[in-house]
Amino acid sequence: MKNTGDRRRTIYDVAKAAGVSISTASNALNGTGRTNAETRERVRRVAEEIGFRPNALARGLLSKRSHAIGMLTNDTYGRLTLPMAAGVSEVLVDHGVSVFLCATNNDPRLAQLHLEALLDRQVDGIIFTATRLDLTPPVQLSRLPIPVVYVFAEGPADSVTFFPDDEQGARLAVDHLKELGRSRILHITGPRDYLAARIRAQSYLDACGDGAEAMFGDWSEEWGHEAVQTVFARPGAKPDAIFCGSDEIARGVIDALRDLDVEIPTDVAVVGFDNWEVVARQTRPPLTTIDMELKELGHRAGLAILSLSKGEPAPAGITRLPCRLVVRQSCGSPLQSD
Amino acid sequence: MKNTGDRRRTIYDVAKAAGVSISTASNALNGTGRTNAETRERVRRVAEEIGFRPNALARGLLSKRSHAIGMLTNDTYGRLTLPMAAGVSEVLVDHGVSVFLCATNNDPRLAQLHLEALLDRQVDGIIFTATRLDLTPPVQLSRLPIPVVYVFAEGPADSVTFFPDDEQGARLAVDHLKELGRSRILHITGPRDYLAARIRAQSYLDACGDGAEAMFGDWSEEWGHEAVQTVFARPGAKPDAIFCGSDEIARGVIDALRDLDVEIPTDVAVVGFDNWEVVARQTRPPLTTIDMELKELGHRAGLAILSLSKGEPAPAGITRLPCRLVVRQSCGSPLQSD
DNA sequence: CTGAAAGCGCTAACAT
DNA sequence: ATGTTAGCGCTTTCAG
Repeated sequence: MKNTGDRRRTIYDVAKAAGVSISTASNALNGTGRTNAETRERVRRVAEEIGFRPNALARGLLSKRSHAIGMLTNDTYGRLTLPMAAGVSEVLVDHGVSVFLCATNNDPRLAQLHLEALLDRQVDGIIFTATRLDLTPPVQLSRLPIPVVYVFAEGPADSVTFFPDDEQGARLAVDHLKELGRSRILHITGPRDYLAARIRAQSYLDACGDGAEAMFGDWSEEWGHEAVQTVFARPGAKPDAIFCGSDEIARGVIDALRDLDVEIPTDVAVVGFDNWEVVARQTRPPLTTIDMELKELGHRAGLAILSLSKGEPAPAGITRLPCRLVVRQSCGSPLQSD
Repeated sequence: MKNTGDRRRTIYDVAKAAGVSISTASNALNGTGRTNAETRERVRRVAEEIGFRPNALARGLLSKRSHAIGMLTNDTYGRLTLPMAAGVSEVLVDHGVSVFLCATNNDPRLAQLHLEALLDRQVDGIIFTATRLDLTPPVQLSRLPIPVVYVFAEGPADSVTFFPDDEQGARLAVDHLKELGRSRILHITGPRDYLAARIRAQSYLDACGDGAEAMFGDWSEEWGHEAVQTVFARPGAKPDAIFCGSDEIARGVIDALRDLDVEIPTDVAVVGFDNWEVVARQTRPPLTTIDMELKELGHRAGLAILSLSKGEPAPAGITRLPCRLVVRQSCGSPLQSD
């Protein structure tokens, strides 16, 4: 008695098969109104038997809530976005909310197109993601009739925004190095025009005080390599630890140190930032680094948009989620495995 | 005269503002039926002015086509999925089709949940993606009332399936090496239980004939490193080229070769597989490798599901999309930059 | 060429 | 406790 025909079963089919009216069927299925327990069971059983599934379009049309949200991202490569998106999807699926993925490639036309599509689909909210915190959304997101949550991106003042706590993350790294007895800590990081790079650097400078030095470059291995060569070629005291702004930079640093026959972690300890496993696990020795908890970021963003879409409150302003120290072997001492 | 209130404008508002009936408004907007050119223009202008946007839910309810598709993926990390998904989204957005992203984490319960949600939302089709070709979908995807396209995953016989042409890709690599005059080519690749690894290896063996040797291990740098050490420690002729099953392996290979003071590409040329830029660009020297054209794969999958959802045909069975050789510096000779 | 009316599948008053 | 009915916003016959 399964659904043999091609037509999808509607609540009308359920009602007919159960010998009740359409509204009783609806009530029984949704537990709304007053329904005889016995009737309810029967209806539900019948619905199951004939393979009834409610049409979300019809529901949404009536309730004015589509139980879907849009994720607008300009991250082409997806190294940050996908783990995040998985987190978002993960919390929302249990609430019956689905996620539209819209990759804008940072193209305003595409972004606009996607935004309109989302609005037309009556999404209950939008999560906007970028890869840098100081980039403006490629499209006007304020004054929308639906809530917007920003992740890794800055929205208008007081908008709900999540990002990793770069400051705390950097402090975590520096404190770890200090605890291991390192005192001449160097910081090699990405471009100065990245807000995240600036915040991490400032946090490092605050923690290390006099003699601390932050070297800005770009987010590449090559830069890490080059920076180390520069530092070890010049006269003066050499660092006994290097805190890197990214795992890729750290990898370059580690390679350069090995080229110079500097022992890791004996002579120099190294900490990265990102916990990008494919990099951090493969350095020799494996890299101690800072994890930004991308999935958790996604969870929080998902919950926030869920609240907002129900008219409930969400943490206004910028919420910075704590980072986590992942200890591997590039810092030595407290012998811990991954 | 823009939409000032909070209520969304409906076609009823358009009709009223333009002084026509609802159906005329609909016809004018969609170019259906016979409408006076002047009326049509007026209606369209008015619609624009008051910020009317059609409700996709209502449309879908009526037309029984939601103009949305679902992408079901079990790729957690997203290295393959996101570029693909971007490709899918890219072709479809221009056709007014949006994409639901569903990450299953390879969990059958989650997959089932997502699948039901997609069906409830009346998606016009589903693209299923895995990271290995020989893994079964975590959920029953055949006998669905909507079309399914498989990418990087094998569906039931005759289902529409896309994946990269591993055989051609491997041949591309080997041919390139041969053209450069290399004759003792070694193959270091991933686990034997990956279909892709087996196909690439077989293609290599077919092309290289006697004396060819394929070493299976895992998809890590470490394995590449280890394999090189093994080969160079044993007696006998050494390879003058190494074709690797992945860029990560290639990176390990390159590092190991450098440790052994073997010159690249002079003594040994190296080719990778994946063109995973973060790896391939950062090896020293940068890696010549095989690109699987993930975005194009996404394009094709998107177009296929689009056709199928309209009742039009799509290439049945397995379609293998050609890979592309990306020449960098790890093979030397025909001096080309990236 | 335009308008009135039916109805997509569902829920929520309101009757019964 | 259950059934009847009126829409949600839109497209689409079918009359005028």
